[in-house]
Amino acid sequence: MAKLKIKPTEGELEILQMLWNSGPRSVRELNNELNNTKPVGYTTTLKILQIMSEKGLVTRIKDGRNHIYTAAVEQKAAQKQLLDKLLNGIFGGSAKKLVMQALGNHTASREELEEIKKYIEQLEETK
Amino acid sequence: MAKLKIKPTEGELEILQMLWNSGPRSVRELNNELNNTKPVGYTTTLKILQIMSEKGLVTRIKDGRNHIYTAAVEQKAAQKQLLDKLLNGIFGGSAKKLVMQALGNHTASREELEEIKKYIEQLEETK
DNA sequence: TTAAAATTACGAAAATATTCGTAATTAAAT
DNA sequence: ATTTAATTACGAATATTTTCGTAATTTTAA
Repeated sequence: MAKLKIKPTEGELEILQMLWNSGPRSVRELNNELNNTKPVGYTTTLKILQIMSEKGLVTRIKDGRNHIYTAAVEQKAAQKQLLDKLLNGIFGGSAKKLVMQALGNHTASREELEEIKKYIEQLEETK
Repeated sequence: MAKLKIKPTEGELEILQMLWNSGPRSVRELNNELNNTKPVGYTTTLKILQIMSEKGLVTRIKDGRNHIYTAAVEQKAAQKQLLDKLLNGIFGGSAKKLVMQALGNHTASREELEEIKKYIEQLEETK
């Protein structure tokens, strides 16, 4: 996967998310999935994919008359970039504030909290 | 402060950040501060502030011939909203993944890591 | 009181993102 | 081969955001 500025728009990110979660798909499949949550025309989805292709966010191969699209950027790289932006933007660069706010929303289970604690201890060792 | 959908644009967020950090300011002051990092015309800044005012993101009062702008949304509310969006978007709703990724970027000091651990322990008690 | 300087208001141009209609192409069905 | 159905390509309309020029207003200075 190429290294590039990953700056997907709202709509592009929605599609990337689907590609990461469920693997390469045709325009038809992606459009159907999008329509589970909101009405969007087929050619709209197609157009966005064509633009993403130009930007290098996805690649595509022919399969019969279809094009099968694949994410061309790694989810982790996108996560890092968007997280950094949020961190340096509204959280003033404080990972602590961001983390506490994230955990405070009570979306992590006890098991997950334990894992995070262990991870922190690991980090402390290597510092 | 009113409760509203906080969906600032990139430029609006930049200004909110300054208002949160340094308190109410005039257009001139905000524009000067913006120009520390990038060139932007005075009327551009003014226009964005006027739009923000219409949206309810800021309030303003007259002071001589100036308008003094104040953030009308709380930083924490904006943080929560943007964090939730990132969490449910690219992190699939997993606070654990987000937190680990944030900490993995090595932007937290040992002391901060300790504080986070204590915070997690608090959370575990109340679960 | 008039002139000068600074600020705000207004509107519109430029840039970006989203949407989709229609034409062209391709593959499948008859 | 011809028709039909589906997909892709293209271009344009719409919406949003960013930008700033110019006019109107307001304050300050002379």
